[in-house]
Amino acid sequence: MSKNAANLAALRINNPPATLREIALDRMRRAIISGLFEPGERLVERTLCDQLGVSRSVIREVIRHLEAEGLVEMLAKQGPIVARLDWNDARQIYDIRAALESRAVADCARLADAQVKTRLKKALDDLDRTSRQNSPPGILDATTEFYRIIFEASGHNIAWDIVSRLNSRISRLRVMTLSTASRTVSGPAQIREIFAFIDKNDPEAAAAACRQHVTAAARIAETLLGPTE
Amino acid sequence: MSKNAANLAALRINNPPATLREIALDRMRRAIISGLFEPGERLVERTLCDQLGVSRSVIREVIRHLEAEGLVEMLAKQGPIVARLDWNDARQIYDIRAALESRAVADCARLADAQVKTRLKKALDDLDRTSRQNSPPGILDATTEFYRIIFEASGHNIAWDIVSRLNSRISRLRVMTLSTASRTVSGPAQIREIFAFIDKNDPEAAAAACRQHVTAAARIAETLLGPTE
DNA sequence: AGTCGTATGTTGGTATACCATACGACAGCG
DNA sequence: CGCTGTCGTATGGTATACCAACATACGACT
Repeated sequence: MSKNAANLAALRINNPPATLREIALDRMRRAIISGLFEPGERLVERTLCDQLGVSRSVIREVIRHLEAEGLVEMLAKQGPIVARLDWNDARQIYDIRAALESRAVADCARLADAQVKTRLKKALDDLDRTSRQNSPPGILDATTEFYRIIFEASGHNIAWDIVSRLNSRISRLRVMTLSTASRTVSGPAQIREIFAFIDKNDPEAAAAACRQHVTAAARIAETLLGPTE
Repeated sequence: MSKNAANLAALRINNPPATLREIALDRMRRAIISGLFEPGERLVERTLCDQLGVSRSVIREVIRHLEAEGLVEMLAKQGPIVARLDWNDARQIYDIRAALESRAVADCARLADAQVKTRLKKALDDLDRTSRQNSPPGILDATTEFYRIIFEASGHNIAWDIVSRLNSRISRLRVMTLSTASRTVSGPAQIREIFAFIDKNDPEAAAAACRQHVTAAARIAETLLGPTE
C-alpha cells in the first residue's frame, strides 16, 4: 500500500510553475548576487524591462520581492538600488549564521543516518575537487550544497530559508572569503571536521566546529571589507 | 562633533514616505496578523482592490512583498492564500527566536547603559499594566517593545528584522500564548527576570532567562496548536 | 559668476485590455 | 440515472498607455 501511494505520488504532474515573474525574479537575483549589478547601482525599471524583455508589471513585482529579501533598497523618491553592505551588517549576518548553522549542525549530528552521511560525503568530495581546481564559484556551490543537506536532514527548513537569504546578501563576500580560505590551509579542512563530528554523531563537537568555521569566515571577511568602510 | 551630527540628523525632514503601496502593505499585513483574513483563505486580487480602494498593480506588489515575508503563499494556478502554519513550522520559529533573542539579550546585558535600562523599565511597566488589565493585544505590544529595545540597544538590527518577520507569522499563536501565560503565574515574571539580569549586566544569566521564556512560550503554543495538526 | 527656469528622465500610481487556465454548471447522451 | 463533453465565468498573468510628482541637469538670463 505504501508502495502504491508512492507510485500514485509519482504520477502527479507538477508543471514547473515557471511564471514569467519567477523566471525574472531568479534572473534578477542571480544578477545581483553575481555582482552583475553592483551595490548602490540604480535599478531603472524601464531599462530592466528592455534588458529582461518583460513588462514593467513583472519588473515591479520582482523588485518588491527582492526588496523584502533585502537585496534591493528603496530610496525614497529615487527608486530602487542594489542594497549596499557595510561591515556592521555583514558582522551581524555572520553572527546569525553562526547561531543558526551550529544549531542545524548539532541536530543533524543527532539525527544523521547512513544516507545523509553518504550525501554529505559526496558534497564534501565535490568541495575537495573544486577546491583543488581553485574555482571559487564551484567552492561556493559545494559549500552551499553541504549546508543545504545539513539543514534539510535536521528539519530546519525555515532556518535554511533565512540563512539562504542572508547568504545572498553577502554573496560577494563569500566568494572572496572562500577563495582566500582555500588558499590558506583552513579551507575545506574545517568543513571536513564538521563532517567528521556529524559522522561520529557528536552534536556538541560538530556545532563547535561549525561555529569556528563561520567565525573564521567572518574574520577573513572583516579584513576584506574592513570595519571602516 | 557627534553632538553636531545628531543635531543635523534631527534637522532632517522625513516625510512619511507613505506611498499608497506602503499603506496598503501595512493594512494587509495587519489584516493577516490580526486574523481578519484567516489562514488558508484565498486572497482574490480584484476583491482586495475593492476592499482597499487601490488598483490591482498595488495589490499585486503588496502580495509579492507579503509572499517574501512568508505571510502569503502562492498556490500554482490558484493565486495567493494566507499562509498556513503547522506545528513543525511554529516549533522551528520558536527555536530560531530562542537563538536570536538570547544572543541579543546577552549583548544587551553587556552594553546596556542607564538610558537603555530606563527605557526597558518603562516597557516593563507597560507590560505590567496591560497584563493586569488582561489585554492580550496590549501585552503583545508591550512585549514587542521590550524586545525591540533590546535588539536596538545590542545593535542586532538584522536579527530584529528576522525576528519581527517570524513573529508576524506566529502572531495568532503569540496572542494566545501571552494571554495564557498571563493567566498562569509565569507571564511578566519571566520578562522581569530577563530585565533583572540585564540590569545587573549579567549576559549569561539574561540569555538563559530569555531562552527559558521562549521555550515556555513554545510549550504553551504546542499545547494550543498540537503537534498533530 | 551666480541664480533661476525649464526640459528631461524616473518613479508612483492607475486603468484597461488580452490571454490562458481552472472550475463549475449545464446539456446531451448512453 | 449517471456519465461526459462543452461552454461560460472567475481569476491570475502579462502588457501597455497614461498621468502626476519630483529630481536632476542644463542652459539662459541677470
